Amino acid sequence: MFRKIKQNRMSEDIVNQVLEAISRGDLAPDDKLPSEKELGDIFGVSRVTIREAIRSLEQFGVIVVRQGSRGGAYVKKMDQKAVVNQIGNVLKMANVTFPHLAIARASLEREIIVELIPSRITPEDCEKLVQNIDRAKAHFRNHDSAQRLHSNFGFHTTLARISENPVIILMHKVIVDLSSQFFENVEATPSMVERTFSQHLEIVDLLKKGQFQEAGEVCFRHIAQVSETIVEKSKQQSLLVSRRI
Amino acid sequence: MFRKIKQNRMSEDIVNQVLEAISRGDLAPDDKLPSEKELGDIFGVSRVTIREAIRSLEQFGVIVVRQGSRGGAYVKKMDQKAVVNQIGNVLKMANVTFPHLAIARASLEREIIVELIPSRITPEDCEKLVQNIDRAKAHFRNHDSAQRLHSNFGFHTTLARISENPVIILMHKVIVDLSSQFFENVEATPSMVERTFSQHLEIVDLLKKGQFQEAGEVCFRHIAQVSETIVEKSKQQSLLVSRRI
DNA sequence: GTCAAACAAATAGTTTGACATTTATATGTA
DNA sequence: TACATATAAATGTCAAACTATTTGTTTGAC
Repeated sequence: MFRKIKQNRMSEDIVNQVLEAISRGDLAPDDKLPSEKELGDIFGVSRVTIREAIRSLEQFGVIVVRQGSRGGAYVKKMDQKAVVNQIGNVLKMANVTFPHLAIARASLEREIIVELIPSRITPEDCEKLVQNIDRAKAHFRNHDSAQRLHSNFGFHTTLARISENPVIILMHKVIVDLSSQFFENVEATPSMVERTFSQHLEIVDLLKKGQFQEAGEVCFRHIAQVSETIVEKSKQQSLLVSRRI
Repeated sequence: MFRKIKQNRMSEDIVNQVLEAISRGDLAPDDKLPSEKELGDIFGVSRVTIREAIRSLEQFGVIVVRQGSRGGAYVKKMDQKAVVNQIGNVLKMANVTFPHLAIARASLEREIIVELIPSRITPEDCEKLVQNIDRAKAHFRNHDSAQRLHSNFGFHTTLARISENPVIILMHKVIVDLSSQFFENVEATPSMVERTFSQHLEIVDLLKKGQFQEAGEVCFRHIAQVSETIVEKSKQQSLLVSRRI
C-alpha cells in the first residue's frame, strides 16, 4: 500500500537530481558538470558529499570522470555499447551459465529470423551477412582467431539488427558478449570453423530464397551445436562452463 | 594490441577486490563487511576512500548500507528481482520506447510458447496460469486495478517461467516491469479487461490441447493488441509513450 | 513481570582544511 | 619549429572532528 520513505543521504538526492537532469535533456552527452567545488556550492554540501554522488553516477554509467586540467565529470553517451556493457556487468553477478545463454540466444535468433526478419530484410542486408562470412574466412586464413570470432559473432549481430527493434538487438548483444568469453577460451579445430562457415552460408542462402522457417531452424541448430561443442571442449580443458559467469 | 593501463583511484581497486570476493563466495549474501573504519585499516586508506568504494558497490547493487549500531555494509542477495531492477534502471536511461518493448515482449513470449514450453509444461503449470486469471478476475470485481494488473502480468511471467531458462525469464521480466508503468497510467475499460481475461483463457485452453503454435500466435496478437490500445489511450491522455522511458 | 523512558555504544553521514597528483595549456628557450 | 618547463585547474587522498541514526541496555514506575 505505502512505500517506505527513505531520504537519508544528501549524495543520493544529488544523484537523483543529476539523473533527472540527464533524462530531461538539461545535461546532454559530453556536457561537463561543474567542478566538485562548484557543485558543492550549488548543492550546499561539502566536496566529500559531492564526490560520493559522483562515484554513484559513475558506477551507474552516466558520467565519466577525468583527472587533471580540463578534467571533471562528463556526461557519457548512453550508446548501445555502454548499455550492453552495463547490463552485462550486472548479469555477471547473477547465476547465469553458458548453456542457459546459448539456449536463450538460439531461441532469440530463431524468433528473429522466422518472425521479425521476413518483412524487413533487403538484398543489402544479405550482402552484409556475406561480408561477415568473408571477413571471418580471411581472418581464418591469417590464423587470427580473435578477429575470426569477432566476424563470426558479427554475422549473428547483423542478423539481429535487421529486426530493427532496439530492445531485441540489445538483449541479443548482451547474450552474445557474455557468451564470447567462452569461445575465446577454447581453441577451435579447423573442421569446427569450416562447419560454421558453411552453416552461416546456408542461412544466408535460405534467407535469399525466402525460406525463413528453415533458416531459423538451421540457425537454432547451428548455435545449439556449436555451444555443445564449446561445452565439451571446455570440459576437456577443465574450464568452468556450468558455473556462474 | 595492448590495452591502456589505468590504475588510478584506490576506491576502484577496493571495489574490484570486494566484487571478486563476492564472486568467489568469500562474501556471501547477508554477510557484513567490516565497518568503514576497519576497512580503512585493512586496505590502508582513509575513510573517505572507503566510502567512495562503498557508494560504487551500492550503486552496483551488490551491497546495502544501514546506518546506526549494528549498521554497515551488507552483501545483498542478487536474486532475480534485484537483477531485474538493476537492468531495468540501466534500460531506463537508454532510448527505449514502449512500442519497442511491446514487440520484443510479444516476440519473446511467442517463442517461449511455441518452442520452449511444449517439452516442459505440466498440468500444474496450467493450473497456476488459471489461478492467475482467477485472481485477476477477483481483483477486477473488487475494483482493485493495481492488483488486477499485477495478476495479469503474473500470467505472462508464469508462462515465461515454464521455459526454465533463467536468461529468458530475466529478459522477459525486465521488459514486463518496464512496460507495466504504461499500463498503470491508463485506465482500462471493462471491455478491455474482459477481453484480456478471455484471451488468457484461450491461451491456456490451447496449451492444454497441445496446440502450441496457435497459442503462441494468440499470445502475440493479444500483447500487440493490448499494447496498441495502451498507446492509443496514452495519446488521448497526452502521455509520453514514444519517447524514452 | 511489563512497559516506557532515559541512556550508552556503535556506526554511518557530513564538514573542513590541507596536501598530492594529473593533465592541458601557456611560456620560455635553444 | 621543437622541446623543456612552469602554471593553473581539476581530481585524488588524508586526518580529525562533529552530527545523526539506530540498536541494545539499564532504570524506574506501575
